[in-house]
Amino acid sequence: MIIVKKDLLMVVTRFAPSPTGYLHIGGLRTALLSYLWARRNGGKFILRIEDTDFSRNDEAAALAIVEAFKWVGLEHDGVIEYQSSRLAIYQEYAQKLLDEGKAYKCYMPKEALDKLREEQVASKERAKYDNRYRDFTGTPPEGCEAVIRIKAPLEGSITVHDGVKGDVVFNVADILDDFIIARADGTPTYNFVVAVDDALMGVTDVIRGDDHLSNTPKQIVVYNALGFPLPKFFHVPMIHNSEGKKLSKRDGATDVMMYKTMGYTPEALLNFLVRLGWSHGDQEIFSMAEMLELFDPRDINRSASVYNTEKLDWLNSHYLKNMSNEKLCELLEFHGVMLISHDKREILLDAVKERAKTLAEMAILIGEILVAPAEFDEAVLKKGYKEESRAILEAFALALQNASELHLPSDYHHVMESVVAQLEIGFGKIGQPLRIALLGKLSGPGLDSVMAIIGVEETLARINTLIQR
RNA sequence: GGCUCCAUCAUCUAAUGGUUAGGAUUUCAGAUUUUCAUUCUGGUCAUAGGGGUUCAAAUCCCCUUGGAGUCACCA
Repeated sequence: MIIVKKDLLMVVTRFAPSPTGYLHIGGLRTALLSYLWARRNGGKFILRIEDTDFSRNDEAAALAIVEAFKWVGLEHDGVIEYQSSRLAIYQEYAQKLLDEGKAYKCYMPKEALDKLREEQVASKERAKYDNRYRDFTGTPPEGCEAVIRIKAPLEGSITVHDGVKGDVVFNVADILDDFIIARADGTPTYNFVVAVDDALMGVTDVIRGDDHLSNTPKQIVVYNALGFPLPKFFHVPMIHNSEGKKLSKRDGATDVMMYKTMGYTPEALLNFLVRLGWSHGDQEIFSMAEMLELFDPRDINRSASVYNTEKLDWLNSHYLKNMSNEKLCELLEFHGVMLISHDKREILLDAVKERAKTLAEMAILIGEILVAPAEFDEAVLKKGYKEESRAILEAFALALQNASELHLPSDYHHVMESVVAQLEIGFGKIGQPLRIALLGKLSGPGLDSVMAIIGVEETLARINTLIQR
């Protein structure tokens, strides 16, 4: 007898978004978790676009999802599956259920259904279909397009064995009715196609948001009717906004690609997302390799977490700090900064990489160094450009002119030291006015670095501009 | 409203039924820095409430409260 350890079987996961415009940050999280689990097990990760509702179909949306996947580095296996191109398959299975008497045509007009629902709500009953065509054998009424309803169990309970939540029991009488699997126009509905596709595509582990937990019993009804084996379910808790509600478009940046324009790195974003609802001891920093080694959906928390970008910022600056200048240079191009041919690139990036939370911030900092200040703020001058400052700057300028071989920050630092010593003043006396001259503000990178980056001539020019103001 | 889920610092989270309830972010001090940032050191801050079970409960059970999700010919 051969004993196969379950974990060694092929794992197939999927991400199945409906194409509604862009990849949502919450979607990226479930996609990431599905991806990790598939890859960790050497399995497959499928991307399936749930576009059965033609009225809400959006061609560009699928492309947007692919673009976002590409940016963060998630790769799906095989072709992208579009449900809109699989209608014949759904029809076939609906027909199968019809033939086997597990589903039936219902000729109740939509208006009548709506009216029934209204009455039920008015009398505080649960709104549900009344099964009036469940055993209908007569002649169908004229001029009336039928929907197909599945015969759901009338009593008992359905238990979802969930890898995150545990066993969740639903009482059939509370939640089910003979729900529609194909609309009057013949197109199939969500709970039907999800079950059919997951089964047909061999999905073994369904990892998705827990807003789908209450759909699961319906999908189990479909699995059972079709005789498909059930996958494992992992319903991961929602991400909430600071008000504690489900994250929505109104909560600022929910489009994944927005994070690119804001200057976050994929590494930071994925690291941030994987730590929402999951952890591994005290570890905070996870490389993709570590995530792949450690992630297990069985370790996912049961409770929702609040989306808070403070930690994302911290993670992002961490990754920025530890990034090679070459890589930084490459990423900065997206933010309009071209440094490839800049001879002081290393000094510049070293000076700036520890001071920015995002690439966008870094781009601004670089601009402030490379471009002379256009004007000087009066408040800044008042604070840092005192009466004696002009003389000090003149002395420093002179020292610079007399110095030779100025290349490295340390070279400039020596000049500053000598001037400070000569005039018998503190570093601050020269630092503040010089910083204003070079950057137009009172804070910023080390002055020696700034000067080394822009060179002697530009330094002198900027000092002169301030003095001659 | 029905059904379902959830409940540890402000936030993300640790804690075989036995820990001074740990770490990280934020924040606050101090040190470093010509400035700002970084970095380093230190501090403040939590088991929702009430009952049980147990020698022992953040942990198991029940109730309360609070929050969330979902209830379509949307997905």
